[in-house]
Amino acid sequence: MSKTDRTKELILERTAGIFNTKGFVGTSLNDITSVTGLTKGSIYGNFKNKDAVAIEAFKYNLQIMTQLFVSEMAKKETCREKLLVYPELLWDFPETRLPQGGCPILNTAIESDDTHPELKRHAKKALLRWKDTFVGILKNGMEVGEFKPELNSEQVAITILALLEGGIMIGKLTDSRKQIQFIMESLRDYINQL
Amino acid sequence: MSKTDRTKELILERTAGIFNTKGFVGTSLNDITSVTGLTKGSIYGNFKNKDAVAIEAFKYNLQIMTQLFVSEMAKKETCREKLLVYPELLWDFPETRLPQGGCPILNTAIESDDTHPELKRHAKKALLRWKDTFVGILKNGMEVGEFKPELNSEQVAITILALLEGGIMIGKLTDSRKQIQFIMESLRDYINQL
Amino acid sequence: MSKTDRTKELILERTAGIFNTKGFVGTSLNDITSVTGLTKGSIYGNFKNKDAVAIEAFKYNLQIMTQLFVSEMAKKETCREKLLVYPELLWDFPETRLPQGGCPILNTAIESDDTHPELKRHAKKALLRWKDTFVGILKNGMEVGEFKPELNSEQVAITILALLEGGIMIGKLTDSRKQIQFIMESLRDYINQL
Amino acid sequence: MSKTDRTKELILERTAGIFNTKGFVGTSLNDITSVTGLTKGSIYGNFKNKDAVAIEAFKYNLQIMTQLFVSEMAKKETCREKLLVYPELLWDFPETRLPQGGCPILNTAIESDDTHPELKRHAKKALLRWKDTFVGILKNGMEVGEFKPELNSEQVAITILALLEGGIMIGKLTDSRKQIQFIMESLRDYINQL
DNA sequence: TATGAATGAGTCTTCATTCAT
DNA sequence: CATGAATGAAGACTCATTCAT
Repeated sequence: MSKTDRTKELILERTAGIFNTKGFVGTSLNDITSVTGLTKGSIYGNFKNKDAVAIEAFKYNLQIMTQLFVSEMAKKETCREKLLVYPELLWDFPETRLPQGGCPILNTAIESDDTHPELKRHAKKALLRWKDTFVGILKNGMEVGEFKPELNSEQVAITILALLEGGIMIGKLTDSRKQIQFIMESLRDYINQL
Repeated sequence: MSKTDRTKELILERTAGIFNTKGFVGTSLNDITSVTGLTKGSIYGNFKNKDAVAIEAFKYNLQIMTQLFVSEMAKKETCREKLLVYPELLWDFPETRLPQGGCPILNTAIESDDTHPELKRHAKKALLRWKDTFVGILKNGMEVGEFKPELNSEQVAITILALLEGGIMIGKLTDSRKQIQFIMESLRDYINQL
Repeated sequence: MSKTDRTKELILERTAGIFNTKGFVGTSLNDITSVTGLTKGSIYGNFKNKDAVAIEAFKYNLQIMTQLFVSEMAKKETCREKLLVYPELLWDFPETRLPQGGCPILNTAIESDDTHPELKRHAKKALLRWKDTFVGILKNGMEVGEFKPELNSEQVAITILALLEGGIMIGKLTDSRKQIQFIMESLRDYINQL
Repeated sequence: MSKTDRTKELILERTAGIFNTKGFVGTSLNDITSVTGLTKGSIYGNFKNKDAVAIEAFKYNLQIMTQLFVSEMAKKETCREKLLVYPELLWDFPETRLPQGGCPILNTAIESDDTHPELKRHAKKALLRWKDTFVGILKNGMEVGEFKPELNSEQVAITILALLEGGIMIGKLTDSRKQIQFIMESLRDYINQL
């Protein structure tokens, strides 16, 4: 890993949580320098501008989240079990090892929606890719007879996502385990009757 | 209506959508003055500070949304029909007559979560009140035999909310009717089997 | 006393201490309205502008101080005793019944010196009048044989003033009784050897 | 001297007189930028905030004054002569090479007294240190038999200070050499009879 | 006379970005 | 590649003052 790469990595490592917590507008260059110990010039030496840092930070956060899910799913054998990983993991939210600040897709979606097209594009792409993961699992499960054959996999996938994201939002807002656990219970039931 | 009241109303009317779109940090006093035609001094003559405007703007947006739902529910007779109003209304999102920027609870929740405790408090209160509305309808429906008697009304209520909010987020992010309609279809099914 | 007069009186009564404490620049119209319970319009109905309030407030403070000294001196018979009233009264500074904020001449002198010619003029006039009071007492004392006949009354008067004002400044700055009492002791000795 | 140091020095050099003349509240950032030719951002790059500039400016002014006195005292041999330097130097006030605006301790004391505790602390410390200088000279003079052995050096020191500060205030307020010269004459006499 | 709403210039401070070194 | 000093626009907020009512 070159020096540049290491510096970039350091910056992302340290700032990803801030962006995911305070948002793009709420995170300042001073936040970035003070948490990295670098100077502004150095940040601009490694990234074109704040936008570029934010986008890479989003990807960084996304990867943390994705890795968590992928590695947990890998431990499961059946398709249904793979899906059940999600309500299982979020059961303990916010202790779940999500990136600091929660789901980066949700956060980025809400903030950048009407204000930052480029970030929005990345969030959208990530969401659709996540959806496709679910679609893949569902189709696979249908093929092997795990799930009902008449399922609309697109619909089921996006519904699961809505419950996950809605659940995370409600969990953070209410600071209550009970609420997100109710939702995760519903999600479990939903998955089990597929 | 006094002059103060009219000016306050004007300010909220004109800025509520901006706060709900750009967020608290993203909305500047210049945004507020330029959209109202007033001076900064005048804004501060009517509100203690930007926080106060934001909070009132949140309430303003909330009321628009609440009124929409309440008035539509009032047209329905049965409890199930009242619940079905929600997937119905959001079917046409973003054409639905929600406040500009989408659901203020969702937006405020995500932004103010880790940054603005007072706004968060308001969003949380609004969400829980909304949940209680659902709980009321559900309990009523159980009493009159419309819904299965063994329902956990708290769980069902919060699950409906998660689907709604998750759906709105996904709808906005993907700019796709198809996605939110899938979710609303799932919500309809969910309500119909209660 | 007319209504105008009563309102003016109220304004001065309530704001004199603020001007004498925070200074002219440091005292805002909001300070004035909030302490009087009146509106800005009302202040401007009774005074041409902030300058006019400040000048009248200065006079108000000056009168409080003058009255204190005059009434105490009136109780004394000899000229020396009249002069000794000053170190006596300031012995207990800041408990002395000076206006809130200390000596208005000193405060106004320092602040308005290079910035507010009109206020400066008033402070200067007040100081010179005070000096003349001392000169009068000294001359009188010399005539009746209380004081040494060769005294330069102008010099003695201004020296007493310097010790008084210097003492007040040091007393306030150090928050120490000891310091001002040392100075007042020196002043007493000075007066006693005249 | 680093660039930062030079810029800081420039800022202080140019603004010290303004702070000492217009006071802390009366000196604006625009004053500072226009007299230095720098931008606001640059000021804040070199100082944490306006308070920090004011405090450093106070120290700057203090040092000018201290240096003047110290260097003049160094030219004298006896303790009495050292003390006599003060009425001598102030004899020509305001031509005396005091900082622009007069004595920073006096000015800061009066303004910050009830409004700016940190500045007050600095002024108090400076005054007490000055007093200690006098105490040192006095004790030394008593030891070598220059002054009467029964002197209360603390009292004499603070009395000299009161005459100096009172004199400066009166000199500035009356714009009259005569007044301060009377006071300095009294101070000379006072020192000569010690 | 008094109100209260409005103004516009001002306050201090932070912003993202640049560039010579 | 990194620094550190600088910029200028923008940030939220307060100022003294005015004026229709």
